[in-house]
Amino acid sequence: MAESRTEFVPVERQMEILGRGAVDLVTEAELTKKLERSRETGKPLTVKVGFDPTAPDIHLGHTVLLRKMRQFQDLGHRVIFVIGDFTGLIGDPTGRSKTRPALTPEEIARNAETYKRQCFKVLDPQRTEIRFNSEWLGALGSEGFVRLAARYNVARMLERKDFRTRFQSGQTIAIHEFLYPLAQAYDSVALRADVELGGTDQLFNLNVGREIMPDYGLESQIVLTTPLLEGLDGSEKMSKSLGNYVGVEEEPREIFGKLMSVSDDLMWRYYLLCTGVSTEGIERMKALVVSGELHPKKAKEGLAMRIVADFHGETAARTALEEFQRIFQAGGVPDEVVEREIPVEKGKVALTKMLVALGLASSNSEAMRLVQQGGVRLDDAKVPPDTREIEAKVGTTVLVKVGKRHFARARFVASF
RNA sequence: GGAGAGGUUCCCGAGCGGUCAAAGGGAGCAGACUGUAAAUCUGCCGGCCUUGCGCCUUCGGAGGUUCGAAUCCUCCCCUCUCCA
Repeated sequence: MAESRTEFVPVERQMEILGRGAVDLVTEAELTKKLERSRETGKPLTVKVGFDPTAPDIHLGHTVLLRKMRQFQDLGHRVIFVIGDFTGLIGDPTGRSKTRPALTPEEIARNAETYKRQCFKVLDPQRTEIRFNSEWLGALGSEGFVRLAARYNVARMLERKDFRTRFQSGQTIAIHEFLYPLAQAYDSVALRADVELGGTDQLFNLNVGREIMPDYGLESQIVLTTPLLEGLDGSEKMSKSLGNYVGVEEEPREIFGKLMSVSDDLMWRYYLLCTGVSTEGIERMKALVVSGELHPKKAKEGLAMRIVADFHGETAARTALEEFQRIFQAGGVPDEVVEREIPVEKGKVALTKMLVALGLASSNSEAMRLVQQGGVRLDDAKVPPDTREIEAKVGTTVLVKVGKRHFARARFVASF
């Protein structure tokens, strides 16, 4: 993207790219002004984004924000990736389950490494600056914190929706929870941020930064938020704890398969937020699907391919597509199947025990149910519902399939 | 400090002395169908086995009452509401 240096991309075009998919932009006029100035002076904008050091498992939901960061990078701006090691030490106060054990410096360092590895699947490593906010927040001291706290007031804090609802319903709000947005705001002061990005749930915190900066003699930062991506189920937001996520480090075939399980409706949302396909391009595809010229499944495969390619490269994406087609359209077998040894007694093997041993069922009861429901196949032959044990010859193997997508190979060995 | 409400299986949420492994929904799994791990429909959804209407473990914790308790009593822990 040689031509996309700040000096060369017209402000109007930059606004168009940066505004795509954004939820809040405070304010559009100010961003335009900053972009114009940066273009005139040749000085890139400083874009700051904060990350909590406690959850280094990056999933597709996070990449919406990372992609936005990447867009700034591609336009020649300076992106600072702030790891909230200091704010992390305070601990995220929202969860009321017990105080979180403070992370050790080693853990933070390790998490930071994981972050780097995962984020650079989207970000440009050459143009990403990584900073830890303990650097300036630690130096602030208690006096500095008091001064910082004096910049804001309780009424303003209570404007934040979750604080307000908790306050009104009589739920506890610990004092230090108020420090969280302030500390984050101070990050912007310390880094002299021009723009801060975040998920739309961060809007309040980002705006605190905006309000505090003039008190420190700085121009207010621009606040730009990205939407929260819906998870695979299409209703809840994507999160690890809900299990409806696609991790960036997952196997290509897993990512591919998970994306294929997304509903046709949700597919367009993912196209918009997780790929570089233009809004017009998406609209065109939608129209083709409606008119019957493009099969929705093809469109979904395209989506899955793009995303796998982003994280694992083109080759992996093609392999994943081929494997998916082989398994689900032709009833084939994946390239790699786990193999375990199963002891044989008197020429026989208890079917339920084998399924558990192969990791295809979590208990004998579950294995029993699977058999009864006709969900088990041995070497592609359906197992009759009342089967208890199977004949097995030591030295042979059998391919066990449960449902459409769970495979394992049993290698029969003599029981000692 | 005072007065109330509540803690149920992965989640939400019924049950309020036996017929409760516990309604309903969600998630998950399987089957059918298909265009895919979409949608829809059906079934399953604590564990164990000698698969019986069997046994064991579950309804915040510990005791108790009872032939029998998720359901009643006592104490304790935790959450929430209102008053001060």
